[in-house]
Amino acid sequence: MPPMSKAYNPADHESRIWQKWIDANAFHANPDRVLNGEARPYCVLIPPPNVTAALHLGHALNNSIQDILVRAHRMMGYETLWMPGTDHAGIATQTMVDKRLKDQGKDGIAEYKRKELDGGNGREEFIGLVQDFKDEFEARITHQLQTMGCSCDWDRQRFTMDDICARAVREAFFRLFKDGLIYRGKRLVNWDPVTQTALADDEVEMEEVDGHFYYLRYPLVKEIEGDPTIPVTWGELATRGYPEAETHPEDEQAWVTVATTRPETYMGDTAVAVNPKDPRAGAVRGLHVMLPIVGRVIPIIEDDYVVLPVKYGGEPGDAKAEMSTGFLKVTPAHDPNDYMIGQRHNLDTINIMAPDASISDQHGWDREARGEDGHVFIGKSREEARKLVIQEFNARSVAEGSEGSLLEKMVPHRHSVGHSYRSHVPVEPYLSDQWYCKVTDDKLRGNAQRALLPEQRTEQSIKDWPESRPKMQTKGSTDGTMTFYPSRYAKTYETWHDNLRDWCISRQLWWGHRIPVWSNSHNPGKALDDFLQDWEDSLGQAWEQVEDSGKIAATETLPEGAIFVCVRDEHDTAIVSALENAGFRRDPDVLDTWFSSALWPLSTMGWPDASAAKDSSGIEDFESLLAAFNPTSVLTTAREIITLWVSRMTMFNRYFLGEEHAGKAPFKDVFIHAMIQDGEGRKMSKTLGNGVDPLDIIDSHGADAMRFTLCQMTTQTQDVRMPVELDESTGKNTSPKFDLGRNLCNKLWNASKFALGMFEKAELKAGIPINPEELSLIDRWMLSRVTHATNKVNTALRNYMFKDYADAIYDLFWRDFCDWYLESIKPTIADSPEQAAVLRNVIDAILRLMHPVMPFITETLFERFEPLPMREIEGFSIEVTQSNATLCQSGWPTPADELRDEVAEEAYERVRSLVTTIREVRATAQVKPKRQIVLHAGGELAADIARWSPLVETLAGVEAITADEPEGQSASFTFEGSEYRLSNLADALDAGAERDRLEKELATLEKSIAGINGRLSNPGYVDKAPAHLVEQTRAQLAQLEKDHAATQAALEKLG
RNA sequence: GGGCGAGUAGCUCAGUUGGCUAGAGCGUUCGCCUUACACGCGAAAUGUCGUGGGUUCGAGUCCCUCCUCGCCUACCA
Repeated sequence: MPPMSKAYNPADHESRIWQKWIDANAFHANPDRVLNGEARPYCVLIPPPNVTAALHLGHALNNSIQDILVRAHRMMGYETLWMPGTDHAGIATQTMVDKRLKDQGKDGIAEYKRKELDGGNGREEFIGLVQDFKDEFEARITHQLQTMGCSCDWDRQRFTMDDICARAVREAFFRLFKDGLIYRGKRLVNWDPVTQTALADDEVEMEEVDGHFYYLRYPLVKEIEGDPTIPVTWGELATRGYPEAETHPEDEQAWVTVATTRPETYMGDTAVAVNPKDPRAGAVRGLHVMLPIVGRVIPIIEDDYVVLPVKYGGEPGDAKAEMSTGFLKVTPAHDPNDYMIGQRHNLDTINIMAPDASISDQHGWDREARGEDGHVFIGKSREEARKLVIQEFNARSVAEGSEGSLLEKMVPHRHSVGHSYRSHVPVEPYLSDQWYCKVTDDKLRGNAQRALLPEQRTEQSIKDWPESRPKMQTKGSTDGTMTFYPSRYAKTYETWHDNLRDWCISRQLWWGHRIPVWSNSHNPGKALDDFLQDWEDSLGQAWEQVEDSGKIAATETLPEGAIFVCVRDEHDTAIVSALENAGFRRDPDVLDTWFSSALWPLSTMGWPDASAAKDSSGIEDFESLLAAFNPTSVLTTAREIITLWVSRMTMFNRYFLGEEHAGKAPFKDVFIHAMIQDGEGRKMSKTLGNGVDPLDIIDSHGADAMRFTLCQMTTQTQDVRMPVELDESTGKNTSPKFDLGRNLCNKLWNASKFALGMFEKAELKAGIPINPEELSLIDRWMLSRVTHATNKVNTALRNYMFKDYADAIYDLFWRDFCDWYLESIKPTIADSPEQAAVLRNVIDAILRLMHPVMPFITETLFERFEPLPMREIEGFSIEVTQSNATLCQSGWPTPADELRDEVAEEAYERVRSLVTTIREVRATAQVKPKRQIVLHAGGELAADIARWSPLVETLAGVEAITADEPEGQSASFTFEGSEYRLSNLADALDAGAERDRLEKELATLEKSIAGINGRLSNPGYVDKAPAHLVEQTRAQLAQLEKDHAATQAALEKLG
């Protein structure tokens, strides 16, 4: 092997080591070993990254964490599967490709939509482009993960739209459809007018927006002799008992004022509502209002949904009561609450917008509803229409000649508005037909709730969703097995389900899993029976027969008599062509991306047809995967995914794997990691330019350094901050935090180099096992520290405490091993084969403990150490789990508890304390580092020091230890309550500095003594505190007083 | 409005069930190229633990009040 470089240079090793792992097939999981009982399973599913962009630092953190868990368990002997893959990310990817085309000066998807409308295959062509885009980014993401060292089972990599995943989607859709858990509904959806698709509730982001309350006046009218437009005057209102009507001119037309933030929807109003308890309600009962400009007359209705204004009994402090007028404009087609009012009162629903949210008379707002003057708004965008409505209202008054404008006032108002998480424009509540998944059904939502560990559930939730079959009674129950880390996220999960609404799963996109439903709804002229007859004729089989065979399922829910047919098998061309021959058409929409993501634990494992998955992938053991690895061990993900993804995977896994009872949750644990923010606590984002690219960090610091730093930052809080700096030399963002990891790697490299150098002097030999009790103090101490650290590491990993893991190995390696052990053994190791054996064993254990987080450097070093003979130390041996050819397949340290040596730790603690004290004296007395000094120690210490002397001499720069009194000048220090002296510190000592040092020490001691005295003189403490604590305090006081006396004596001697 | 998290050294963060003089890394100061490492070694300085109360012999830790920041969630009258 070539000599080791002076500093660790990651780029020299990382790609070679990666290739070594791949060649060794080290990351391949063998499910049959699990099924045969040879090994316990450990499985992690990667949260599939979107193929829309390269991975960012958050991904780096998430995947580092997963790799740490996976590598540790692989070394521990678990059969370990980390399943990689990517997500097709419907809207996001389609938008990216559209944008790319436009950036190239083309028309984007619009061009392909035209082609499709003209009978061409625009849809297919566009999907081809998206496919290319996906291939590009999938390759990039894969490369990034591999560069980071992620030990995924790369042969099994999946994509949410590949054949195997597609089969799962098809089957899942079919079963839910057949079971009545997927249905078609016409209702207001969250509509993204830019991408022109429906969105699920959780794809809508609330953003604060500066808007206004607009107060609009609607003139009151009534019907006389068939003319519904006769003005109602204030005088008439006064007669009817309308409060304060008399404050207006008697003969002028009266109005009601509505408050709105969205005046542009007023053309779609179909009523004005008032609370029946409102004192004005009776006066306006039976009256109508006439919508200005469009001239349409709409009724005034009464509904107690309307909030009373404070003036008329509304709750002061309630924002709505404060702002409202008591009259509510009702626009059922453009507001969810109004839609419900509309349903209650049988109101018309007038949609005034095109799918791009421009005002249109082609989608429900016809000429009749529009009136003569409404045309001015047509074609305007939402924003333009708002301005125009306000302008028009402002320019007019209720009736010609009356005072004041139709726009009574405008009040600035900041409120949050739903925006598309993809296009970032406000979503439009839009009436349309969509497919819904009935997640509120107990079989889905209820079982998701019941999946939680009972200790993490709230009482209310257990009451609302009791365990279907309490474990005590039924063995088969799989409730209560999923645990969140940190536990507080269980609450987020529960609350999400509490407020759940049915999930809109159709998207008006091209990139995605196309909905496998054919219908005749586009052809209402043809009778249903004729459709069915044609279909039977074409297929040559009776409908009932095919349905009973499970190949199709159908619903007939709509009043129009349309029938929706779901075809189970994508390859069932006979059925499909029969449907199409009969005049059925396939639904043009695709499924929400999360529908396929929700199936990830199933689809990646070959569900529903593992033998088909085997055939299409060529992976022989596909059929064993599901049984071996579902449920998986842990899902590692970010906060915002709890709702979007965790819940849905849980619902689907339990539903589809259920038989008599609900199936198992897809994972035992869910770990939610912190979110990385920049130094100012902001999200990292492209627009802010504060993002850090993991590959840049790997270039500058190495993959291990990045991984260690991220691991070390991963505390149990919800955010962590990473100060971002621009590296002037490269023009790239970086962070000084990563120096921590780089420095650690370099230290590890050099300590290893040093150890290897020692092994050239001290011969390593195999031999009979060493009894640790016969080892020297420092060796026993080091073995004890390794044992201690191993326990800490195991506990930390078990509880997903990644910072604790990082700190444990850092302290073990740097503080214990480098600072003390290596320094201590320098003078003795050359002559002690036993000590050399200990060093060999200890460094081996350290490399293993560090490997999960720093795989490249530890594997590189392992290559150098592995060939060296390793003499066994009793209780310290490591069982190889797969092969010693690579560290990552080798074993994990399992030191016996007996190696925890309290006596050695205590004794060495005294050595360290003495050494530190002497170093302090040296530093304050400005002793040159190379100068060897003399320690004068008699009495009790002398005996101990005799045993420790090589340690003290080496570590404290002492050339001799003597019981004699110093002859010339000397400095004094106190140790364990006695005074000792150091001499030969310098050619001439500075007595003043010596006095200062002693006086300062005296002051510190006095302060401590005063504090402890105070505590002991408090009778409450002595009486009530535990006896051992009081005893401890007394001992401490005694020690301090001895120290004080000794220091005092030294000071007096100084004269 | 509801929920959650954070506020500890100049910066980034630890601090498990209350109990030795509140810790680490970075940064700062001083001294060192001590035969692995200057990406290093030795030493030092730096804290009213957000505010104000309470419980307790004892509070960074438990309870209450308030302030600041962040996230999630519900509100587009």
